[in-house]
Amino acid sequence: MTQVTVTEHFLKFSFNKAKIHIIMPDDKIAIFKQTELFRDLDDAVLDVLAKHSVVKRLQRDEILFLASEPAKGLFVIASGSVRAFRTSADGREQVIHVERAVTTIAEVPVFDDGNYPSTAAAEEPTTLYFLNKQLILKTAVEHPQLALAALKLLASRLRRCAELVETLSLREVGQRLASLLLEEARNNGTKTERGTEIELRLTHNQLAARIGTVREVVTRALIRLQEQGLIVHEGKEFLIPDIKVIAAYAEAENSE
Amino acid sequence: MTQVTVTEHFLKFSFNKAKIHIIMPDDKIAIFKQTELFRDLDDAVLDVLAKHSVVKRLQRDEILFLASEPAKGLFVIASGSVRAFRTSADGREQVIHVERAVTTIAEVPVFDDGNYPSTAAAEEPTTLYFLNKQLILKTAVEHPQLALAALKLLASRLRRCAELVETLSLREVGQRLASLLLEEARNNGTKTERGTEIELRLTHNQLAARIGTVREVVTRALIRLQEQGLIVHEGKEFLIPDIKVIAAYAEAENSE
DNA sequence: TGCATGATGTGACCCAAGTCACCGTCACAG
DNA sequence: CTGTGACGGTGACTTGGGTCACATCATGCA
Repeated sequence: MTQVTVTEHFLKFSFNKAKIHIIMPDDKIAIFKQTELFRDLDDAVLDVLAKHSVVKRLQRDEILFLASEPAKGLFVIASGSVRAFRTSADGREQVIHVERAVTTIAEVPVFDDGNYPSTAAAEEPTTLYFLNKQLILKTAVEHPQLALAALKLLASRLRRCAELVETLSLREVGQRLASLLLEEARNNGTKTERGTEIELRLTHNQLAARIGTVREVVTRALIRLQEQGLIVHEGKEFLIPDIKVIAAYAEAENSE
Repeated sequence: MTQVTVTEHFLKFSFNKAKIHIIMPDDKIAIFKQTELFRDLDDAVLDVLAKHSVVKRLQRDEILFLASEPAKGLFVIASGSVRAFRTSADGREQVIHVERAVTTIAEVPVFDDGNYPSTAAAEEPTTLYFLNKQLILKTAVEHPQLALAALKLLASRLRRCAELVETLSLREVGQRLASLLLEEARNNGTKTERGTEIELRLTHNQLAARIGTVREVVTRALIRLQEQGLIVHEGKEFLIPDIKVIAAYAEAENSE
């Protein structure tokens, strides 16, 4: 779907060209300008980045990189979305964060010069641009806007990660699920007179990987939330009658 | 103990002065130079930072700042140590990270301009220097070394936080405890012919707060590790016969 | 049309870990 | 030398949530 948008762009810029598989730098610049990391840079600088970037396309669930694999740079997510996660020895996944187009992923190894800290895979068909880490570092030194943007980005990632630690350690499954729905409602919810509506395009398995549990437990937790009147859901459609109530539940000491 | 060192410094620099309560900027510069964040800056720049910094002393368990309290800047830990943690409604703590002198804490709100992401408290008598965030930002723009050092620091913090998420979500208590001991052994262990020895100056309650459980469970987990021959401990003294074995245990799928 | 395949729902079972209650030890202050 | 509080150890009990085994129901594709 987002894929379609890219195709449109692509056509717009290239239907007169002989080699129609090349994505034009101008197009990339437009994409880069939408990222938190690069938006403050001049077009000239973006042009350099664009020229050095390499396209990569992934199908759903295709792996972008593996945890502890040597990292050569970061990726701009032009369309689609990517989840970063860790896997236990018995195959269970814990999602660390999910990034949706347009943004960047794998900034960490660029700056601390280590391996990839987690595994990343496409959640849907996804287009990415790879950028070499030396180039990013060089640009950051020459253009403090980039360094500051990166600092801000890493800081907010760290803040969210600390929140994840808190909910995993200190809250029960029902509350963690409520937190996720709440966040979704705040970001992508549409308000109606009946409450806030959201469409969760996630399977119970995906939900489980995000809140640190397994499928069956998610199913039951959803039923419990429904019974307690915190949510109403049929299929992927969720209605949250009162955001305040579910927020209180997510924070509460005792989840009755 | 570390406190004593500071007193020595203090005396060395000030016994000829009239106002003996003032910590000399030179002394601060020497401290700042030991932090990952500031070590690459020139003395002239450090001098400006030192002159604008404010001393703060804390007793054990005294609170430095509270989660979600407005943040005005970061702290240099000159001596002692500080734990950053989150608290659940029923009072349980989950430690996010612990920082020992000499380093910095609370960088996150400097760069993303938010509130403090977690509560921080002294683990022992601690001396800190407060630095205003505008000053840090200004310095970071003017001196890319600082921005790069901050990026590196945040990146490595994020990496460790992701690891914490993984162990909390994917590993059992025994493994989490083993991970902690392992890390301690790698950092502060002394190798002998019997294995690696460490001295853990933590109560079971503190251990529990770090690995996301409660005191009694820690006691029992330690006993189990002992029974399985992974560790030998009397009191605060731990002997790890074979680091490789405990590392394997910490990663394993099934903890038999 | 029919057969995989993946998602969801559900009952039965089990266990790691949290809770509660209580004890002994030790250090330190009064 | 005694009271008080922190710390560690332990048994008994409860429970959240993970595991297993099936059943149902779409969807899609052969």
